[in-house]
Order: sequence, then C-alpha cells, then structure tokens
Amino acid sequence: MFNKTIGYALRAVIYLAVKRNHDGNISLSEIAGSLKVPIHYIGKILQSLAKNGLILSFKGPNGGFKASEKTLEATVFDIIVAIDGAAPFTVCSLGLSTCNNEQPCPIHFDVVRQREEIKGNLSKRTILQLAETYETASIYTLS
Amino acid sequence: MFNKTIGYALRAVIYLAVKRNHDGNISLSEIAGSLKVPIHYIGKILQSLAKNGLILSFKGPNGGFKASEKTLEATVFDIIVAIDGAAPFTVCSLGLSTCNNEQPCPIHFDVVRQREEIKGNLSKRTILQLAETYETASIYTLS
DNA sequence: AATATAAAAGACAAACATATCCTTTTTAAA
DNA sequence: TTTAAAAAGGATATGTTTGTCTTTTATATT
Repeated sequence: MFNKTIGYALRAVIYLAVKRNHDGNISLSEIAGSLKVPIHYIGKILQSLAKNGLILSFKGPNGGFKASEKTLEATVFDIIVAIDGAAPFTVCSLGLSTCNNEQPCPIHFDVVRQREEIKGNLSKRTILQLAETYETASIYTLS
Repeated sequence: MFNKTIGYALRAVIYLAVKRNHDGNISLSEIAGSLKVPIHYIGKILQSLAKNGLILSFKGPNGGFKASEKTLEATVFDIIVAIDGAAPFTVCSLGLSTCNNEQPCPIHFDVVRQREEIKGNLSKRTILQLAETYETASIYTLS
C-alpha cells in the first residue's frame, strides 16, 4: 500500500477533480469533512501539492483549493513523486547505498524491471480519468 | 523500496543460502558483521524467521543459524509475508477500510491487477537462485 | 481603512517503527 | 557437573512519521 499521506493526497485531488466544474473554490473544511480526514493534516498535504503546482490554492474569504488543468492531467505517479520524491523508485530495495548497475544487489535487476512496470501502471491513468471512473457508478467511494 | 527490516531479512537469508554448504552453523555475530547491520536488530529478525520455519536456529556453543531446504526454496514474497504479513498486499492503497470489489475506491481494480503482477514477480525467484546469482559474478554485493 | 475569512506556516505532541541493551534459557563441550 | 557459547525474550531508548494546535499572512467585503 501507499502510505497514509499518499492515500490522503490522491483522495483529495480526485475529490477536487470531481468538483472541477464548481464555481469558486473548495474549502479545506469541505475537503476534510467529505473525505473524513484530519483537517490540519490534509491541509499540509494540499499546501505541498499547491507548492508543486499540482493544485491551485487561494487565501482569504471564499478562498480554498481548486483543480487546474495540471491537476486533471496529472497521474498517480506524479502525485506520489510530488509528495515523497523519486527516492522510493530509485533506492536499493535491500537498502544498500552502493547498489547500482555496476555493483548490484542480488535482486537489483529484478527490481529495476519491476519498477518500470509499476511506473508504467501508475502513469497510465490521469486524475481526471479516476474522477470520471468515480462518476460512472455509485459503487465507487472516496471515503 | 521494501522497509529496512525486509531488506535486512533478505540479505540475511541470501547470506545463509550462500553458506549453505558450510559445516556447522553461522553465528549471529558473523552474520551481523558480514552484512554490517546492528547485531541485536538482525537477531530479532532471524528469530522471527526461525519461528516461521524459514531458517534453522541452534542454541548453545557452536550454535547459530542455518539455511534449510525451506530457506532455499522460499521466495522473496515468502520472506516479506513472514515478516510483515499479507496486509501490505491486501489493504486498500488509498487507506479506505470499506474498499473491496463491491465498494471499490477509484484505483481499486488497477491496484488489484498490479499486485498480482508484483506477487508473481516476487515469487519468481527462490532464495537459492538469488544466492547463485550472487555467486556467479564478483560484481554482486550483499553489504 | 477595518473587519472577517480562509489558507500558510511553524511549533508542538503522539504514535509507530527502528534499534539497543540486558537478563534468561538452552545446550554442547570440557 | 560445571562452564561457556549462543539464541530467546523482555524492557527500554531513539528516530521518523503522523497528527494537532496556534499564529501569521493574504484578500474580499464593508
């Protein structure tokens, strides 16, 4: 599983994408309330997504967050990298700091191959597509 | 990446597999020293692998640990499950406790498919094969 | 300009994972 | 039967992640 922060981030951006045609902004309290997640915690996450340009944020009265074109076009992979960085996809799975193609750990090439597959899968679907999936049938849930 | 404990566990069982034809046991201090990992911490990990029947352990003078047939036939997947349980491969990637085939999160079916691939990959190679890989060329490293 | 609203930012706290230490138990060898 | 080696087990410490609270900054409205 992804970690908790990634899970919250993905749910939040999908939520914003679902509300993409709403006038005005979506407030932090609405997001936290709808997703049933701790408001301050999700606030930090949205803050860092905004810093990375993956969502829009506005201060002041009627402020809040909003999906942009970039949000809708972003993939699950993009969100993960924005939050955790690329390290999880590059460091040695056995924790060896010296491990690389020249001095590989015994599972190095397996791991490299598998990571390419995973990256491919995580990049296949955009946030907009996931929002649309959510909209197609009432069985889908975000909370 | 796997977590630190999994990394230590895999390196230790591969190390034991490399020493599979040694007479007698491999002591904890030898393992910790060779792999350059904290001795007490790796001790606990080996202890739990022994409890799960994945390696042999012997107390007393000349005691230590040893690879068994089960060790050599085990896969990376088996080691991970022995340490962390199956939860990482079954719980919702977005952290939703209700998520299942009937009430899926938007990425549920993607995740299920990808996990099958990952499980397949992690089950493809045995510890013995990884030890043999290590033995084939001096470029491979365990520490 | 003053006020109210809402996110940003930073400080703090709790929970969990990681790591170490110390004592006990087991057992082989002298 | 005594001794010493080595793992087992329990208790504790450290560090990192996760989560909360408070203050600051920005901005729309009056």
